[in-house]
Order: sequence, then C-alpha cells, then structure tokens
Amino acid sequence: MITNPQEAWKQTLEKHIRSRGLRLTRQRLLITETFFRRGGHTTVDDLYQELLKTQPGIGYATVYRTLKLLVECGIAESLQFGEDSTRYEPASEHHDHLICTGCGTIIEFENETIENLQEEIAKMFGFTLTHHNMELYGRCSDPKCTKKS
Amino acid sequence: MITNPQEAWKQTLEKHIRSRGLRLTRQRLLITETFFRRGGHTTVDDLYQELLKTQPGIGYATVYRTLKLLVECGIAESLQFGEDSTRYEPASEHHDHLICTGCGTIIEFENETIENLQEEIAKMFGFTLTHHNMELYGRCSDPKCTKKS
DNA sequence: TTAAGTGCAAACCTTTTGCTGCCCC
DNA sequence: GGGGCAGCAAAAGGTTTGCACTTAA
Repeated sequence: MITNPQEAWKQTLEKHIRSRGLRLTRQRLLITETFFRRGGHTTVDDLYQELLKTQPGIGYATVYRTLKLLVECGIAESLQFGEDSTRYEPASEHHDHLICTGCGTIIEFENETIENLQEEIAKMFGFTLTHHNMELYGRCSDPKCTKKS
Repeated sequence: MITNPQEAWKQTLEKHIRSRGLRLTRQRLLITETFFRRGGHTTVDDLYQELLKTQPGIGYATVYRTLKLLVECGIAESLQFGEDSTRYEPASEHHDHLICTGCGTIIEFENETIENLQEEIAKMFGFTLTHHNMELYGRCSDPKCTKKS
C-alpha cells in the first residue's frame, strides 16, 4: 500500500506521540501542517507569522517546542546557515545547500562523490562520521545578483 | 625578504588601521597577540578569560569589536559550528573541519577534489561561488568517544 | 587637541523555561 | 479526572550599542 506523501508525516508524528504518552493537540497538528505546506528552509518566525493568520493566540514557545518535537520524530531537520536564526526543513533524502548571497535563493543538491570522499577523509583520521553540513555560498545567475555591489 | 610569520599579522593590522584612520591601541595589540598565540577555533569567551589574566579590566565588548576588526582585515575568520557561540581562527589557507562530537577535537583538512566538485556543482546551477562551509561530525578513535553513550 | 576607543551597563535577539489554567486521552 | 500542553512572561545566552571618560596620534 502506498502512503499518501502529504499524510506520511501525520502517521510518523502520531506514532511517535503515542509511543511516548504525549498528546496530539490541535496546535501540534496545525503547526506541523503549516510547516509541511510551506516546505523547505523555514524560519521559526516565518512559521509563527503564518500561523498567526489562522490561530491568532498561538505562542512562540509552542512553535519552538513543536519544531523540536518534529526533529525528534525525524520528520524535520534543523539547519544553521551563516545568518543568525535557525531554519527548519522537512526531513528527506540527505542533501546539501547552495545559497545565493544576493537574493537568498536556496538550492538543494546531492553529490555522491563528495559523500564518499568525506567518508574517506574521516576514515583517514580514524573518525566514524555521523553527519555533516556543507553550504556553498555564491551569486546566482540573476542579473541583480551577478552585478557588483 | 621573508616576513616573520609571527609578526605578519601585525603588519596587516597596522596597515589596515592606518588606512582607515583607526588607532593601534594597547588593547587591540594585546587581544590580537593573544588570539594568535592561542591558535585555532577560539571562542570569544575563551579569549576573554585568558585576557583577564593579564588585563583584568578588559571588556567583553572590546574583545568582540577587535575580533570583528580582525575579520575585516582578513587576518581572522569566524566559524559557526553546530553549537551556540561563534569561534574564530587565524586566517590561513582554506580548509574544512572534522569535529568529534564526543571530545570536541577539531581537525582541519583540505581536499582539492571536493573543492573542484563544489565549483562544478555551482557552475551547473549558474552560480559563482564566493565561499563555503563544510563540517564533518563524528566520533574520533579515542575509546571514550567510540563507546556508545 | 580631538576623534577614536575602552569599559560598563543596558539593549537586543533568538531560544528556553516556569507557571497557571486548559484540554486530550 | 489527571497529567501533559498552551500561552504568557520572564529568564537565559550570545552579541551589539549608547554613553562618558580615556588615550593614541
């Protein structure tokens, strides 16, 4: 049976919540739904602002706590780019990021050769890798970004 | 003429300072000296604590302001690992970091093949790269770090 | 002399935590 | 009904800023 991808997170979330004696609240559903609807690289504040539209009373802390929960479930991942605040994205196949410092565009990519080289490097130093970050910063081909500042 | 590497930063710093009408103060010299003596991956607090020993009255803000100055001069670089606070290292040939999440050991490495692949990827998306971050996280070969927690 | 720099404290920002009343199970 | 949760506000870090005094040039 093929799971509806838009609902897949709901099953994982519910399973995780049940197994821990936690509760599936209105807010948790709403936040998670909104998070997945928005898609990648969301700031907590982005998400909070959008949530305010449908749920005026919602608290900043609840958004933080729910995102932390999603990360624990393994259905979201936190990202730390050069800037100040943490971003979150739906968990998926591993990938890295290519970021335009002009317009903020974020492109996801994967490269198996690099991954293999990383493993090789780790082995060379006697490390066992658990995870990694790689962000490439540059200017995209948009004229506004290409021109010198 | 070969420049004494230990003094190289002093020349760059002075040049930058003169060219901008800034001033080479006792504190700036002391902070920069201490920063270079300590070497890589220093936290502002690390540096501040060490400075307190020789300069009890020094202010946190001064350390921050001086490090920012060193980054502007191009003789220091700021690093953002997974943790909370920014680290600084003396600028040098580009390298990436391999970090043990057990004991905090930080290893620097460079890999030209990866760098080339990164350029290739950027080109594929029409980007011109300016810089990048890559951090590999894992467990080093120390038994304390290898064992499961 | 005089403008930049220092030290201090207060402000800022992002994220976390304590608490009280609320609601899912 | 009871314990986990939401909302709020206050706290907690890390970093920046405003201000009056000091100091390099």
